Amino acid sequence: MSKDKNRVPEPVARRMPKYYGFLTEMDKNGIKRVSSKQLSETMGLTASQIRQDFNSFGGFGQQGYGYNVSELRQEIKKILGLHRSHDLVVVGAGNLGRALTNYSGFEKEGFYVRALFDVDPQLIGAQIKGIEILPWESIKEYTSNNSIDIAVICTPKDKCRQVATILMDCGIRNIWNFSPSSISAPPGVMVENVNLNDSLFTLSFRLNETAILDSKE
Amino acid sequence: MSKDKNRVPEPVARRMPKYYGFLTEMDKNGIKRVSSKQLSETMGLTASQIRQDFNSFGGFGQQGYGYNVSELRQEIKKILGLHRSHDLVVVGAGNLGRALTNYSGFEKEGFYVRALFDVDPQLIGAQIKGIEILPWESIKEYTSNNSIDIAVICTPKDKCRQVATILMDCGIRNIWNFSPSSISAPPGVMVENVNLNDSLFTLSFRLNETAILDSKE
DNA sequence: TAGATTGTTAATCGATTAACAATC
DNA sequence: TAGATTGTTAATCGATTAACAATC
Repeated sequence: MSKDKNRVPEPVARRMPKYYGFLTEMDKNGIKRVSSKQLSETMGLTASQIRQDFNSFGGFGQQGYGYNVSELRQEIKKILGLHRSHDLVVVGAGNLGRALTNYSGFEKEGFYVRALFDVDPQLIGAQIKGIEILPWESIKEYTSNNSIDIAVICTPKDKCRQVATILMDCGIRNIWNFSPSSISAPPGVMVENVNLNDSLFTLSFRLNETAILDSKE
Repeated sequence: MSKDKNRVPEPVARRMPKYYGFLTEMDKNGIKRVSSKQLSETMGLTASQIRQDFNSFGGFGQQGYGYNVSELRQEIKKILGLHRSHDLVVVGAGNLGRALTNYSGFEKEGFYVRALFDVDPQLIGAQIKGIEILPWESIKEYTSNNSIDIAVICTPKDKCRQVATILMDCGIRNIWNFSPSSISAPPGVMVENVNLNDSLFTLSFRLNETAILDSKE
């Protein structure tokens, strides 16, 4: 089992997808080379930080030249694990679960929703983009017959923990959690939380903070 | 205009909604008092950090006692600006825009979607939960007749920047951006980005990292 | 070669943690 | 009062930034 001290720091991990996005854009626009200085200007980071980040994975650049956009993009693509495809299941076929399944952006990077699960008998048997909604009771059977990399939790808040426990019991090691309830993950299980409530409330906090600060001046 | 140095640090701002969530839960369960030590155990933070966080807004506790759950919750609710209601518009009535509009969780905290906007003539005139989808061309007119606090961007990637510019032009100061493209905000405009691609890729990165680290041992 | 820009070490900054006096 | 726990200052830790030798 991997130790925590070997892990890349969280801030670096969060910037890697950003680099990938910008490099993909540049590559698409036919840009061949880029310096950390140039990248820093488009991305709003410091050149120093960018070089530090890249160097925690190895030297991808060349002194006096900079970085080859296409090469660097390929390296980061591999670092992010996007060189291989991933199989997903979505648990909870409500509004959000269906919206995520319908979104084509993930497929473009090799993330495929293979099935949805729900407890509502009305939904079972229906299809989203040709992907079937299966009864939640059959999750164990399904995962023992199909190799699944990531489970996406789109259930109501109160079902989240219980669902997570069952998923881990089914051998799922990676969870993308959209329920506004955090999951305590045992070692070896990775949880990425997307808490939309928290996100909206942070915006509201800043909005409110500005109003207070401004009124004080 | 408020200065940046007066702003609460980002990590603190991100933890406030978490506190609110846990305190709401405790309050609902009838818990009357809580110490920073107890909170630290349920939330997975240090007691010291919790006290520091609360104290950046003023002393809400009492020596020897701890914090009154309901009182503290009310204080944080105010800090987050949740004591007043917010009016929202959703731009882009696709899967995600409709899913967010349908989600009832935001209304519970006083965030109301007042209208959706889209360019697709097929969608215009339809309703989501009784909320009308209006033509994007009418955004300027709409915002001059209706006071809107937050705009939610749910358009495709390539439309995001252009939409953001128009929204700011309409006087919108707060943007909740779900498009996988970051928005450069001029001073005075607040942007909260929810980049689902980045989130999924970070999970994929950790998943891949674990595999690599484990294979090395 | 001269200029540019990396990779990397050292300095700085900011956030977290520890410690403890104040006080309920 | 004695025990508990805050509010707050000081110490530590980690991440960012600056600097510069290496080298393309």
